Amino acid sequence: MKRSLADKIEQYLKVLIERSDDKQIEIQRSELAETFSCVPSQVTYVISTRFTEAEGYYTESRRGGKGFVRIRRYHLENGGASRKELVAFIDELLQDDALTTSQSDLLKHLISYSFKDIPPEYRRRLYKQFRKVVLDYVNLD
Amino acid sequence: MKRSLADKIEQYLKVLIERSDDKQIEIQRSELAETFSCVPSQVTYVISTRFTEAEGYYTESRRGGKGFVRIRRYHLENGGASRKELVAFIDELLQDDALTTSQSDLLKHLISYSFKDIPPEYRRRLYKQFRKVVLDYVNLD
DNA sequence: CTTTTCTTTGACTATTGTTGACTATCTATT
DNA sequence: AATAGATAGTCAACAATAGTCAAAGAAAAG
Repeated sequence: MKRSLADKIEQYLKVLIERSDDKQIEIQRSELAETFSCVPSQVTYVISTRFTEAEGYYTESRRGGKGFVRIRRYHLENGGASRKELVAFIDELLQDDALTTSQSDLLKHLISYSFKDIPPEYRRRLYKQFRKVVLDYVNLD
Repeated sequence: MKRSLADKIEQYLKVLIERSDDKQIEIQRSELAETFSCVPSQVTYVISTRFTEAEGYYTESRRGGKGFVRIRRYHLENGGASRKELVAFIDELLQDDALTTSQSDLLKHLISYSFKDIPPEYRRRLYKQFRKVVLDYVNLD
């Protein structure tokens, strides 16, 4: 299998991301270009073609002295993440006395009104994440 | 993560502010410049780019003998677009007995861990929205 | 072989950070 | 009140990054 330079850079970055604690890395564009003996814009090319949101990554950057490019991987989840399910889950926790009424009320309020102007795919992710974080919270003791 | 001098000064000041009783500090520009071995105008640069009103800070200063720069953190009416500010806001509500400890703990947990995988522009929106929704919730009675 | 798509490169642009010379304002002293 | 000294602010030049875009080259598809 013949791999292009772009492929190699992509691989390199993905390994770094997977090995990181928080699935996130920060690189310096010109430094990476140096490592692969290519022009800096090649790095930009790789990042913009292979680390797109559709592929489960998002990036941030800063120019100027000590500038950087940060790449973060998130998990694309397709499992049932809806408001309804999340509310039902919270009710379960309430039944189990894992949450108080005042907590579950607040939670439901948040769930119902906080995600209004967030695009659906992110909203699903938030429902999912909320579930995970709440569960994590009640298991803290 | 490599941090620029400006980043370090910003961090330093923010720690001082958060540790202060009244979320407010007074510094001497040239003294701080001395601490970081840089020119005084670097301090001005940091303050004007990272302690803006948009970011939730007010600054005042006085020239001449015993001059100073005062930086004060406040809470944005429709801002609060950062985790830190939102957590501070929750703490305020706790102080005012608008929220119970169990509620604020849960909230802070949610705020800290739920938005990790959301792109920054939506994350900011979520922080703002969260603030609004929590405020709305405590005003329900 | 031709066309299309992907890769590589480099010139130019945009943004952020650092420095220093010059200016403005305040306090203390005369 | 005038003046000197001590601060802080402004601004423009320069440095250090990253981004854009289009052209040229390479690889894949037809």
